[in-house]
Amino acid sequence: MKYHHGNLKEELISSACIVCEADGHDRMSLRSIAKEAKVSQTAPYRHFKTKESLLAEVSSRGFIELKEILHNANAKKTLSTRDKFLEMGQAYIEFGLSKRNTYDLMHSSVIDKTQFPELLNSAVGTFEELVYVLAELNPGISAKDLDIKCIHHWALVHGLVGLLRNENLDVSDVDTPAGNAMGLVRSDIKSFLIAAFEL
Amino acid sequence: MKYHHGNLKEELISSACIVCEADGHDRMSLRSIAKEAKVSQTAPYRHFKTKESLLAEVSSRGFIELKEILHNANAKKTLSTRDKFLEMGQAYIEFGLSKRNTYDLMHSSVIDKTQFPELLNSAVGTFEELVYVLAELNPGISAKDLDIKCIHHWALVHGLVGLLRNENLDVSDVDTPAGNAMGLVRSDIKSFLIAAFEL
DNA sequence: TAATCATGTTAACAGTGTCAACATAGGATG
DNA sequence: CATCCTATGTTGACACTGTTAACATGATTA
Repeated sequence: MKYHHGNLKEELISSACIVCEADGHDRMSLRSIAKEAKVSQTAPYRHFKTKESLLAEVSSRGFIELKEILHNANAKKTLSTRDKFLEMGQAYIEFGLSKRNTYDLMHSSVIDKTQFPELLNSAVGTFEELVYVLAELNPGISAKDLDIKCIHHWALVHGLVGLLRNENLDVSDVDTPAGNAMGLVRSDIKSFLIAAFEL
Repeated sequence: MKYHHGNLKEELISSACIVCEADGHDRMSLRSIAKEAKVSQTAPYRHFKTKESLLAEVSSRGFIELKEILHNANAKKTLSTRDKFLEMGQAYIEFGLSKRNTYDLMHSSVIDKTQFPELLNSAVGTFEELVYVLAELNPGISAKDLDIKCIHHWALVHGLVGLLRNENLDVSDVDTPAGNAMGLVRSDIKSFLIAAFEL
């Protein structure tokens, strides 16, 4: 029985990532993940000043993972630029839908991102991945127009994730315009993106 | 000193609306709003089965207010259909930015909307307001295409709210592509909408 | 070897949502 | 009018939360 754990910080983070995605960040307790690491309930405070700072770490890893996913989609060399872009869009949305709770945390206001520079870097880095494709897709575009185009496209996929995730409207058995439309879009995300982006 | 309050349910709801917007739904405690109503900490349980159901009420009122705002924008008879649509877009975004925490709650997953039919109705009603303008703006469009167009536009403004609200990227003193673009868009939302919607 | 310091533990605090048991007021019924 | 019922309030308690203070241990370093 060793008094010192040896790798507690890393174990707490990865454990928090799992619990966050499983239960949602608001249902995650510091005590429970400390218990899971077979460590006293206050041990995490040797590595994280607050619960928020542990969540910041989880959020940061989410952004890094998302960036990698986007990067991989953009790195499929057999595809045209247009198709790589579509691939990225779909990958983004699927991340948002599958890693639902993590995505939630990443865009949650429980973390004051200005206090966690590392997290801020991760978030900005994700955005840059989008800049690269769009620049390739729109040769000769001005920097300003490129930036605005990025916002436009990011907002669209980000917003779509929000709507699709929201179970108020995508229930297909509710016969509302909204419900129907959500079902349509979800069943064929790529077609939606092609139409929306006019590609 | 009356034992019975007389109007407790309504007072709890409106108080919750205020506290929610001021502090965020996750920082709002049932006990604190009970105290504010000068009532014991368990009194709310005579009117709401859980804290979640009180929040559902708050969320529902948010959707109703948003629907009214959109309706008012659409009812400005001196404007062209195009301008009414733009007005709605801007009104939506401004609601999302000014009623930040309420907007958060409305799209939060802490409330299982399938368990609150009234809330679901409010949310769907908001969507329908968008259907009306877009139908007017695109005469002769098929029902299916109309629905998909609605998703497209709703996703865009919803996503934009999410990005603009997120303080990781809109800080103008951070000299990143994302930060710059956010500043540009925020300073002139309508121009952004015109470009994005190709109007 | 001795001292320092990072990392662990235990005990405690105030605050949370929620439930069970009890109290009261006001309206319905005889 | 008297009585009962039910809606609405209160008190007390439970298990849980984040967080701090005080103490214990073990590895590194002088």
